[in-house]
Amino acid sequence: MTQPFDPVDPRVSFPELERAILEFWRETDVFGRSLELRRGAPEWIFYEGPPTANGKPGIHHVEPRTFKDVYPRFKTMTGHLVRRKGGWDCHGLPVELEVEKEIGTTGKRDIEAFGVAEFNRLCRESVTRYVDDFERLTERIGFWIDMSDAYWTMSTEYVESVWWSLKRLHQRGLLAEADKVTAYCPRCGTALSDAEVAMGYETVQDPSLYLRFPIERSPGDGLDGASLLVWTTTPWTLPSNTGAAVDPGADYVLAERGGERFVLGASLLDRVLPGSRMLRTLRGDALVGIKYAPPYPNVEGAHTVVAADFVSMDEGTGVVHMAPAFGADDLIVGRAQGWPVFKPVDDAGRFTDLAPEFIRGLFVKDADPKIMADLRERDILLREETYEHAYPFCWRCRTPLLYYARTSWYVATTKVKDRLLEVNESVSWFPEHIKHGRYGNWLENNVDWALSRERYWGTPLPIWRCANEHQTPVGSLRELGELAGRDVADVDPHKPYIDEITFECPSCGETATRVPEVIDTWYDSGAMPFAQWGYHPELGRGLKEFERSFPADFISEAIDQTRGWFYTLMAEGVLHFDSTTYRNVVCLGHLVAADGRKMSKSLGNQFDPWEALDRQGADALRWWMLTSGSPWASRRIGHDALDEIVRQFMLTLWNVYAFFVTYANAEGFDPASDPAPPVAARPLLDRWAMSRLASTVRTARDGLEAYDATGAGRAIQSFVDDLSNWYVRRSRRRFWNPGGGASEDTLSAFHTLHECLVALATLLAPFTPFVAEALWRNLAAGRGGRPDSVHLADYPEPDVTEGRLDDAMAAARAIVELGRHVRTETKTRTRQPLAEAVVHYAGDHEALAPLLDVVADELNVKRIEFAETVHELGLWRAKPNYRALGPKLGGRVKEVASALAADDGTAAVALARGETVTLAGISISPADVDLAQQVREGWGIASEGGLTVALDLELTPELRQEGLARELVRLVQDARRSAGLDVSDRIALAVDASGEIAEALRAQADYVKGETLAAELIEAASAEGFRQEAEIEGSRVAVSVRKI
RNA sequence: GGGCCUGUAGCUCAGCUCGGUUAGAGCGCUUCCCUGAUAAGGAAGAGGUCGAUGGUUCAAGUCCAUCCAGGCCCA
Repeated sequence: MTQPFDPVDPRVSFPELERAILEFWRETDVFGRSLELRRGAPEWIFYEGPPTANGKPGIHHVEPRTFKDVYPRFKTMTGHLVRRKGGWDCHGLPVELEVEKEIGTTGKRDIEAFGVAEFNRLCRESVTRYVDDFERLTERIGFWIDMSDAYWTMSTEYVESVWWSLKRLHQRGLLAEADKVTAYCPRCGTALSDAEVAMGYETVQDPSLYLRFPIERSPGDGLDGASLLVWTTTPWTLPSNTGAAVDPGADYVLAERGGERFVLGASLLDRVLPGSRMLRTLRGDALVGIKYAPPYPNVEGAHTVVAADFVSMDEGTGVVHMAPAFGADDLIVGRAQGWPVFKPVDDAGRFTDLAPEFIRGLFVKDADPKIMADLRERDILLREETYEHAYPFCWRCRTPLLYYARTSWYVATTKVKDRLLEVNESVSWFPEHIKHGRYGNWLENNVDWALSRERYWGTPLPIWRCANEHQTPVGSLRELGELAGRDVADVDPHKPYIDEITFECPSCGETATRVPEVIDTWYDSGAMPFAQWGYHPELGRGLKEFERSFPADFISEAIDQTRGWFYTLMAEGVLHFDSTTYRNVVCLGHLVAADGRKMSKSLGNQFDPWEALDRQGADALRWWMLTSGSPWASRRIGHDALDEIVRQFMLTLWNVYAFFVTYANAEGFDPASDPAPPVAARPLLDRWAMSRLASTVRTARDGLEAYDATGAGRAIQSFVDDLSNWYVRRSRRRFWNPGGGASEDTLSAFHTLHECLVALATLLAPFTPFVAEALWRNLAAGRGGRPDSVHLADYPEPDVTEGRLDDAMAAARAIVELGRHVRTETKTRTRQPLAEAVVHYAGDHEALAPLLDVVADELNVKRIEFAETVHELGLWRAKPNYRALGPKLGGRVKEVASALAADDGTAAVALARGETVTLAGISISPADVDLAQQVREGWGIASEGGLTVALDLELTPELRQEGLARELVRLVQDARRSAGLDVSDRIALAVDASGEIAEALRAQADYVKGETLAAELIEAASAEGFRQEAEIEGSRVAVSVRKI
């Protein structure tokens, strides 16, 4: 007999299965065909946030890549064309650092000596190398994205597209140089953007110093000879102290302690200078103009007290040390005052010859102790403590950042801040709170984008400048060639080659050379909506592609990208196109190690994605990512959790599938040749399964539409559980027709299970694309004109649900639970048949009645009756139904509650009969109460939630024989399995038993033979076949089975 | 100091949108049961001041306020 389905091994290895599926996808280009299939369909736009290819991909890449896969797959299955162009972020410090590690350089001077051309060549090579790793992992986890057509931010087309955008910004006055204090990494030798700074905060202990600045001359009275009390946490900036700031509107005091007088903020006196005596108060503006003696003499004409609005009265002393070279506020105030910028520190963060001799050549942070010792010695230091705060470090090399006044190129994002906020309103954030929380706040505090980097491997800033400071922005190599008067189309638009091209300044004719900087690599990735197409209006390139695909419907990355890609995308969308760049953004939490700590090499708690892919497989990993915990929160990942998914979910599904295939093959069921009865004509259990399926489809669809893959996935999981542990469990025998010939009932069961499994394959396709494909290939592909891959199928549409049946089945299952409870309590094993169960159920009897056969079978009772004379079962209790009574009665609920509590059962029984009673002067109907029977020990009765189940525990001799026969059957089945027989093998059975068991065997011979597929049954010891012994009810029994 | 998130069983987490009086699941542990899906399934048990306090309400894990702890981000 040909088998309708390929046999399924219940001991599946998912990683192995997945590799076979990958092979199938590759060979038949299923991804390509899934796009082809939707050609002409409405497009749903997805943008790939390019990973930086500067190291091996880790588990933290798998998380967003899973979410970036599930929604596009779903949208494809609901009839959209979802193009997925891959991308790689190629430039930037991360790549440079990777190369620096290889060649052993430690700074810019080394790189210059090594040669920029060779250095950048190595950078390019490094990127290419790691992209290979990313491609392998991407394919293995089933993330469908077109990597053959990926955009590379270092490609000439991409760079030119970025240049086009920068040229426009420059022309519009939105890109310009400015002198500002920026965060600066002395090791990397470059300024960093706000976003980069934000990535590197660490909690550190810094010195907290209270200092004397002696007043030399004051405009007011009586302050001469006193000292300003000043606070700082950066001792190394003191040699550059140029002034002191106070809050002009705040109260200050002149205080005395130990014969010394100090000026400080009034509200800080007790904390900073305990035990002092307040001499008098004065307003801050009275201090303005005071001349003081600085800790280190440096410049002329400064060292004055000025008014400023940023002075805090919450910490410090209310008098703020100002060093314009090293603080943003300081520089602004200093400029207004005309103070010189005194900067005795070089680009590597070392003190220069301008600094006091004893610290020259030292790295600034290393100079702190020497400066403190010096201040102590000279009696300037009043008090020293340590101060714990967050301090920024370079996000790539962990060097502490310094705030430096220097010239950089800025994009004036503050000029479009209002528009950014407006555009953000149109974006749907998942989770929602990011929109006005973390991200919204970030936008509110927008500062200009520090764009330039004094580095090597990046998109060159396309501005040429002549000796007369004329700036010429250049938008393409063609334009550059025209300016230079030669063809430069083949020049690599990177350092150092691009810098070799000069031209005569169009304004003055002097030689214009490119400015030395490259740009922030985050600008590159933020430009991908247009640059991925090489978009360039001047060159007429990529116009259609861009217009077709902007803005995106969907992007997703982890939460760190609020300051990164989510921002740069939106900023560039507004700057260049006055539009949002994306409509929906799924913002994921971070993964942490199983121990709850951050993963790090040093802790050795990193989670290797390849290990999981080899052990549990991609589907398990994906399912964990999509359905475990909350994807918005940080989550712990570990192998235990993945093992559990394999056991609880994957194997459960697989068992149902294997069960179906085993019996379909055994019975020769073929969905094509055995017509399916209409659902409405099927047995109730089947209709229930179909109804559950329908509501699962509804929930899954709604969830995925709302970017809630987690809710959708959990609904599917719960359906799989119901299908396995109720539907199949209850339908098992229907699939097994030893008599031969498929009955209506069997046919219906096969069709129902087949339809559920096929629907599950499609439901699961976006989540666990491998196992879904495996099911589909065997159960559906090519049948009834269905496509050969589940990923070419449509997502299922919800069918009708039968709410009444759902409720009734829930009640039936609750009755079974109660019945089992009774059996456990009364130590009556389930194999022992009982005569009767009596059920009291307040709900829909008509709907429940037809399900009672199932319940009877599950509970192994002969009959189930509804209790009409309910009081026979035990003592009735009625409890208030607060949901019904509360709104009606308000505070009087309590009176009803106590009246019901005091009831001896009389009122409760009346209510149980459906009568209305009056208690505490209030009329109570059955709907106002929850009825339950009080369980009495040993009565074989259990009650919960308005349901009561009682079992008749009396055993007649017949029942006892049946019970023994079942014991015997179980023993034979066990022997069959131990003998390695197939489920459909017929046997010759010999039973060696005596007494009661022998009698039972005789009485139940047909039953035993039927259950065990025994063609012959002899009552004797047999030497033939497989023999197994056991004890039943205290007497020895031996069975022998032999295949015939 | 500010913003956001989280806090429910030993562990991992549902439930909170929309308040209803016996707060659930899985894992782990103990004891049983069932078994022709069997590396499954079921029942029972131990294990909860639902972070704390106050408020609103007939009723608060759920709503409000304050606080505490942890995390992330920002100053």
